[in-house]
Amino acid sequence: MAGKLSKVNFNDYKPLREVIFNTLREAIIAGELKPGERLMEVKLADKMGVSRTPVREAIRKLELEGLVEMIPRKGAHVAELSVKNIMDVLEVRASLDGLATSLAADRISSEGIKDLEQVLMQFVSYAEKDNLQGTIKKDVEFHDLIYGASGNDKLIDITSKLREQVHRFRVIYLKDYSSHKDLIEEHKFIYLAISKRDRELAKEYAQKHINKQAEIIINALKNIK
Amino acid sequence: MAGKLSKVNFNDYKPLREVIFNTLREAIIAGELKPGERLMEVKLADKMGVSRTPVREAIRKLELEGLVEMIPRKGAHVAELSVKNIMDVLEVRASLDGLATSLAADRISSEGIKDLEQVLMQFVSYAEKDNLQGTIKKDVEFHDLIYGASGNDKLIDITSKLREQVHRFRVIYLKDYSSHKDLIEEHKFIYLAISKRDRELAKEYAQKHINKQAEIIINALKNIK
DNA sequence: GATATGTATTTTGTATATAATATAAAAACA
DNA sequence: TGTTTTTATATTATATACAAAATACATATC
Repeated sequence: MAGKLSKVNFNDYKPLREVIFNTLREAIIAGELKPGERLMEVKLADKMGVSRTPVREAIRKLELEGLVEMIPRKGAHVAELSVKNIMDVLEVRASLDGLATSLAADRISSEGIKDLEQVLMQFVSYAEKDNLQGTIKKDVEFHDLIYGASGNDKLIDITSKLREQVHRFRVIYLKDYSSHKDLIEEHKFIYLAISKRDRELAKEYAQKHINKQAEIIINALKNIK
Repeated sequence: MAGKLSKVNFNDYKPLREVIFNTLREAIIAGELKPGERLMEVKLADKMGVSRTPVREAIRKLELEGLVEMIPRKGAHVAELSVKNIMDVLEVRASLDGLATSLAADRISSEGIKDLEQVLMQFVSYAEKDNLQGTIKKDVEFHDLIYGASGNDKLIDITSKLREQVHRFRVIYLKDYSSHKDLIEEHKFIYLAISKRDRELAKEYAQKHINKQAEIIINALKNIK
């Protein structure tokens, strides 16, 4: 058999609505589509070279995700981002990150701890080199490992959506993803608490970590005004 | 001006997709559409006398809600309900109900407390008369008041979806919404903690309330087997 | 000039048509 | 008989078409 032809990977198939959903989602999170901006079906469909149908379906999904708001018969627009809004999200996130981290302390495997340590080290390394993209990536990985170790699928689902919204806010309003010095310390503490399997401590550190973010955002907003 | 004409309420207008979404959602929660049951677009569309389009959109929304699972190009089916699944939900709910209740203790108005007391009394009254429908209704109202008093819109949104899923599980597997005697006591304790504005106590009682439900479900499942 | 009123245009809502894929049944073959 | 291949059917995915409503703009009226 000819070795040139690689097997078609059917798992690569993504419905158009998924592709468009992700495209729009990333555009919104990256701030390319700004809060309040109208999303018109034909326009988007033309721009992306597809029909209205998959665009409509993608917009519906974005609505449920909280990134888009719809008014019947009027249309869809990118969801506004108020400070109240993001504070609400962070309030919930503090609670759920606390839960996830304490569950992780209970349930993580020893390999899991090793993985976590490694990602932490990479995170520290990037942060010290002021490699922003790398730092963000490892930050996300670090928390994903913790969520995953919680063993609670519902929790994983909800927290990842919440994080997305915080990320969007930061990108739009804070611009610089200020790699606060304390961030490294906070991650280390969380890691240590988990590796010691200290549930309560893990929860405490995780919640402080989120509350700190809320503070940073509040301060950053004060400086803007 | 003639007094005969009442103002047309434009808010009454609901797109078909909304109507169908709610219809299907209620059918799933009520257990009329059983876990694993296939949802075929033409069939549903015919049965409801509409075209496939709004049905598709409704199904997409249900997927995001976690009530339906979709496999691309194969179709949609009512989401399965595993015990692990519902335990995950309850684990998250315990945390978020704790948060909501402690926030409510902080932020509720004095009128809010009065409303809560009244609903509690109605709840107790229905429960003592073994009026199941009334009890459930007041149960939901009681918790809605607390969520509302938390002042956190994100929290309200997430908790109501979680409650829906628990409710669905109960309807399908437990049949009788066993109005456990302790339930009345638990509600009273929660109310008292809130009215005393005791944040920590409120959180504790709220979490215990949910954990109790988890226990009840586990025990009920044991008896079935 | 301000306020209606009518008309054209845009945009969403819903229905239908066509294409691609999956499933099930029938036929061919070993 | 059991297994593969073919064919038919059912079903989803996407595109298009048409209807209904919202918006914008022009025109008329006072």
